[in-house]
This record gives sequence, C-alpha cells and structure tokens, in this order.
Amino acid sequence: MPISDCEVRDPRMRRTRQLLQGALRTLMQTKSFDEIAVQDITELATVNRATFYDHYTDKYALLEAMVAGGFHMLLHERNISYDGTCPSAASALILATCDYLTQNHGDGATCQRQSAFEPLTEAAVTSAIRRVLMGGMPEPGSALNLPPAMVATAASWAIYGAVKEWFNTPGRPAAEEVVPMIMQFIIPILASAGSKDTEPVSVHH
Amino acid sequence: MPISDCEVRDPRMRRTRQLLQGALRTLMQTKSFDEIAVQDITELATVNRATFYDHYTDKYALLEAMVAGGFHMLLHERNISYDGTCPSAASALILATCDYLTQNHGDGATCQRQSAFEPLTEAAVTSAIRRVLMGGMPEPGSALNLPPAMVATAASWAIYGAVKEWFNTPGRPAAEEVVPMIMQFIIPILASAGSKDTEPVSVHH
DNA sequence: TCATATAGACGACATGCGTCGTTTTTCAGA
DNA sequence: TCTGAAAAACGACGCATGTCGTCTATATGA
Repeated sequence: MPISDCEVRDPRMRRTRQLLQGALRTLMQTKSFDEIAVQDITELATVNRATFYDHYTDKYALLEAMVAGGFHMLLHERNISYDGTCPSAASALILATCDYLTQNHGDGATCQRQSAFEPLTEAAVTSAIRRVLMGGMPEPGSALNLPPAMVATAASWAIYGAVKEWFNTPGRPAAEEVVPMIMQFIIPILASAGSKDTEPVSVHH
Repeated sequence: MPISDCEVRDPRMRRTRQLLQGALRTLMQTKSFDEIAVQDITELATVNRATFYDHYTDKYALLEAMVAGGFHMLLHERNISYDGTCPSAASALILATCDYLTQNHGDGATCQRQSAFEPLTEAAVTSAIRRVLMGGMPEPGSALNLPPAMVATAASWAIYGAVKEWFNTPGRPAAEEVVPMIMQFIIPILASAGSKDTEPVSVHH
C-alpha cells in the first residue's frame, strides 16, 4: 500500500518517483501506454523492478499520478481558482483543460488505441476540475437549489466531455474559439447551484 | 481481432458469447471484477480459455460489451428515444441511467475498489446516452448555435456525472427525485444547440 | 444432401506481473 | 558524529496472460 504522491518528504522517495514518471513520459513518446512493461520503465529509470511496487500498485497508478500531478501543476502555474462569481475564472479552467489535452495526448496520430490512457486521464482531470469548482460553490441554502457537489460534478464532466469532443474533431478550431462555446452551457449549470449573483433556472414541464 | 458483438449471425458465436457474459455476470455477484481471471470465466462457461480470445481481446472488452449491451437493452425495453422537442424523453433517459447504475453496481458495499469496472461503465453508458441525444439534435443551422455533436457529448457526460454523484451519495433520495434536479441543468445544455422550440442562451461577458 | 467455411476444443509456450525475503545503502534526529 | 529507521537493490518464485498451431464439430448455402 504505497502512500500518496503529494505527501512525500523523504528525498529518496521523491527522487525515485520522479525517475519513474520521467521514464514513463519518455517511453510514451515512442510506444503506446499498454505496450510499455513495468520492466521497461524501471530499466530506463535505473530502478529495480521490485522497487516500483513500493511506490505504485501498478503501471496504471503511476500514469494516474502523472496525469493528476501534471494537471494540478498546470492549474497552479496559471493561478486558477473559482469563487463562484467571476465567469472568466471558469473560462480559464476550460482553456487549461484544452491546453492540457493538447499537450499530453500525442495528437491522435501517436495514440490511436490508448485503451487505459483515456479513462485514467478522464478520471484524473474531471476530479481536478471538480475540486476547483467546489471552491466556488455556495452553501446549500434553500432546498430549491441543487446540491453543490452534484452541480460541480456535472459541470466538470460536461467540461471534460466537451473539450474531448473538440479535441477529437479532425479540423478543430483554436482552443480560444471553443472556450466561449463551452461557457455557453456551463454557466447555466453553475447557476443552477444558486450562485451569489444569479438566480437558479426554473424547470418548465 | 474479434468482430463486434451486435453483428453476429452465427448461432454458435451467439451461444458462446452469451455463455461468457453469463458466466462473468454470475462471478461478479461474488468476486470483484479484477479478482476474476479469464480462466474463471471460461471454466464456468464451459468454454476453452483460448476460445475466449477468439471473441474478446481481454476481459475488459467482455465487460464493456456486457455493459453496453445491457444498457442498450434497457433503453430498448423502455422505448426511449429523443427527438429534441419533448423534455419528458430526456427525463426518461436520465431515469434509465439511474436505474441501470442501481441494478448493476453492486450497491457500493460489494464493489469498493472497482478499478476497471467504473471507467468502462462510464465510457459505455455515456456513449449510449450520446447516441440517443444525437437523434434529437437539430441540423447545424446558424453559426451562432453550438455544434450538435459537442452539445450531445457534454450533455451525456453531465448526465452520467450527475447520476454517478447521486449514486455515490450515502443517503441518496429516490431516483424519481433527482431526475428533475438533473433536468434543471440538462435542459439549458440541450437548448444551447438551438432546438426547435427554444432560443439558444446568450453568453454574457 | 453434401461441400466448404468457420467456430470451438485442446495442449503448449514465452512473457510480464505481482510478491517475498534478505542484504545493502541512505536519510534524519539525537 | 553516531544510531535506528526506512528506502532501494537483488534474486527468485508462482501465476495469469495472450498467442499459436492443429484437430474436430457444426452451420450455411448450393
């Protein structure tokens, strides 16, 4: 039962994990993820294979840590947060998602059949987006408003789904162009939690 | 390279695949998915292990076929479709998603660590939802409207995300109660494609 | 009804995986 | 600086996986 990636103080541990992540990064520029064996990773990282399992339960866990860490770093670099009032913060979040996918998915050509890669990216990125959005969710006030957790989850999934759809479009426009499109339906979602400056939409039967 | 599950005419093939899916279904009532070996499945199905690989590339492909097939069947039984005009059709779709999760996820207790189960369910169910929604998408009319494919994807992901959030809530209310909640923010999404009776929402900067 | 195509059975194989126990090296705190 | 704790190296093990080639049984279409 390896401990979480972010709460590591021992420099030896940090070093080894960096080595492993770097090796996987390098290998994925050539092979697709499921063509890569744990042995390939540890050899390139000059780490014993058994040591690998002291840090991650399997190669999927390593990938997950890499993706989550990378996306978190991107968000941190851009100082992205969401307080529930400023729509431009949501824009920045969507743009960051676009950029992350662009940077890390080998542009479609490289990775046609990324069996385990995509689901892991989805889970890691949506949960990161959700975390940011939760920061701007209002207290569960009147019973008319929807539970903030549900709104945040739905919004994060909608964002990632839309971005993914855009990313998989053959002649896709620039990221800056799709962000306002996505905003168009994300704003109503966020508003349905009952934000500080917007009335929740009403259901019409 | 096994052929798709739905385009099988040979009764021998149908029989074997039914056997395999049935065996996996039975086994999952006891063990969690990743505790199940291919050998376990083939033994219970009275099928040779090598034969398994004539039908599915691995056990994940079998699970995916099972989930997708099961959800499609549920939708078909309830005659669910979406023509873009009737909101109650969207309600039925959401309710079906709730019911499917309730029926097939071992109620949380059984499957605490379903590593590969959840991502596969997500992919299969969202794409099924998306397919239904695409049936009701308007033609890409004015440039002001969003691309239908993107709207359908975002909506399907939002629906599944919201349902999943509800499903994972400890003291969750009845499915009939959450459906209108989810509808509250799904309707604006679908409307943003420019439906036949609703104006698209405008972006306010 | 028969001929051909094809699914399934079967045995065997190399390989990657995850685990274990032991020894060696490195870190952190007294 | 020394010492106990913890990480990494190392070798070995059993097991499940995915693949292959051959042979038998069954279905389809003429």
